[in-house]
Amino acid sequence: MLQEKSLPEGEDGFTTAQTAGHVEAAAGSPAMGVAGLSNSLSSPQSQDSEQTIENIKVYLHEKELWKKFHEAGTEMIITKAGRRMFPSYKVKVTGMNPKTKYILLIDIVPADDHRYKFCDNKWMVAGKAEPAMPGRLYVHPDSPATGAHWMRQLVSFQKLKLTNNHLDPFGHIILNSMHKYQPRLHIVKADENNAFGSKNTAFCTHVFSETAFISVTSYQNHKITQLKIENNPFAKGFRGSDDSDLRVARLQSKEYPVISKSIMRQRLVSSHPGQLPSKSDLNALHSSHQGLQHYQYENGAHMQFGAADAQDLPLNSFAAQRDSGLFYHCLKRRDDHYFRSPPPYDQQMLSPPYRNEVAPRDACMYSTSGAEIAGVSGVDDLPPPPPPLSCNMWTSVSPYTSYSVQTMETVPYQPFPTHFTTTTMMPRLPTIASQGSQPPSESHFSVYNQLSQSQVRDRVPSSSFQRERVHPSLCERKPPSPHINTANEFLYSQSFSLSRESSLQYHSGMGTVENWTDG
DNA sequence: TCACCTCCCACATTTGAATAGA
DNA sequence: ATCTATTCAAATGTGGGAGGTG
Repeated sequence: MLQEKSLPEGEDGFTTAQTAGHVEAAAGSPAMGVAGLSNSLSSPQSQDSEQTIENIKVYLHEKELWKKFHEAGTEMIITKAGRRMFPSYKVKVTGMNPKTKYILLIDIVPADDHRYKFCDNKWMVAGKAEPAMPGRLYVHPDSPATGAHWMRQLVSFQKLKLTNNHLDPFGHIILNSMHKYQPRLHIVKADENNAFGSKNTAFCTHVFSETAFISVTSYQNHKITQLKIENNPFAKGFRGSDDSDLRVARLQSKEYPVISKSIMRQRLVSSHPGQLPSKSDLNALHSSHQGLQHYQYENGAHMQFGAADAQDLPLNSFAAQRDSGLFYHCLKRRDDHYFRSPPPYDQQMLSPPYRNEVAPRDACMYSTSGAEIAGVSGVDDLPPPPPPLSCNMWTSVSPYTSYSVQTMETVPYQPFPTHFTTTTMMPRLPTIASQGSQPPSESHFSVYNQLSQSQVRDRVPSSSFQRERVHPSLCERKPPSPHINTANEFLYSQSFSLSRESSLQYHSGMGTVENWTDG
């Protein structure tokens, strides 16, 4: 159970991402047109219910904290073993049908095709991005659950972990360091009566621009470091032992980041060997710190999405273009035997080494790997899927439309435009053309449960664990709890997978597009 | 030389089992 | 016997920093 135990008082602490036609700018965010987010489609299902998926509202918890980070240029540590996000992604959901089942999941998509570097206290473009990692989804471990369940409490994705290990066996979301990413929340209607995967299946996507971040292996911006130390309970050990330095820092927090004692010690010892830092030293340190950055907010980002026909979707974002695994849901009936299936579910989930594990209810990951994903026809080597296979397009929503592909060396960090939401039905697509040559990934469609580090370490020789990359096949996956099994099986049975979106569609939405190749 | 990454560390919180008390 | 509160240790999550790598 990852949900928070208490609901927040009121909704003050939340940023709202609303469904079609109700998109609002986040309070405090620069004015912008979150344009084109509306989706006038109404699901046939929804006509039977007053609470349609379009009515779902999502509020970002700890909006103010996210904004603090966002304004400084959020960085998220990624490690080989996986690192949690902080602030963690928590939302309050309203407007669901209490009896309908929903699946909540998160993906993290590239924001642009840049690699960044932190130079002169600013994030600058440092070149072209690395090829996208295999797309993975973090499905909330409670999924699927009723609307009443989701609305009862905060929905927390705090156990989501980020890694830079391309062969990550834990199911963590794989990212490239020094790249910019945007998390997205998807809510999929999963009512059994709704025949998920049918043309009636509805879902919506919620994006909070303030949750965008740059992935790093160590913090670059001292202000971010201090915000983490200040706000993350686990980092309390890096706070000053008394309140004085924090208090001093807080007094100046508008202009100067908080300097922890450890940092102060480190800096002052080098400049004043043998001397204890004085208060004036501290103040001088604060005064001389130049960690603050001023980012330009881009207004007028233009969003268009949510068309009934996926082929009409204007894929006007870089993320939409390059997001290798996240734009199509290829849905099939369980008994579609010709489905280009991933390894059988029982092979994935019940390989001998971990059959005996009693899995806590934990998050599961879905690895999506581009063109070769179930039923998605790659342009080069894959035959078109048989007609009964329905490949549905994941709504191509993206907050990154304001990014043009730039090659200049001095592109400032640009926070995303404010959050937006889209809802749509999952349209059917006969085939999906894949763009570029995505290198084969570790699996067609892998279902992971997150394993703790120790769990894997226990099963993998420590030497290999510590010194070598652990191949997924060597790493046991514990069987999911019955509840997770249900979710997994549900998703799996419905071929809930994602794939590359069509470059043509992207091109149709953008005036100028660089060909994106992963090579 | 430099930017970036990996590993290990100390310190803190979180979690869950064991125990005590009502 | 059951429930609740408390205690404690293990697991887990942090950023820092030394050293490695390309």
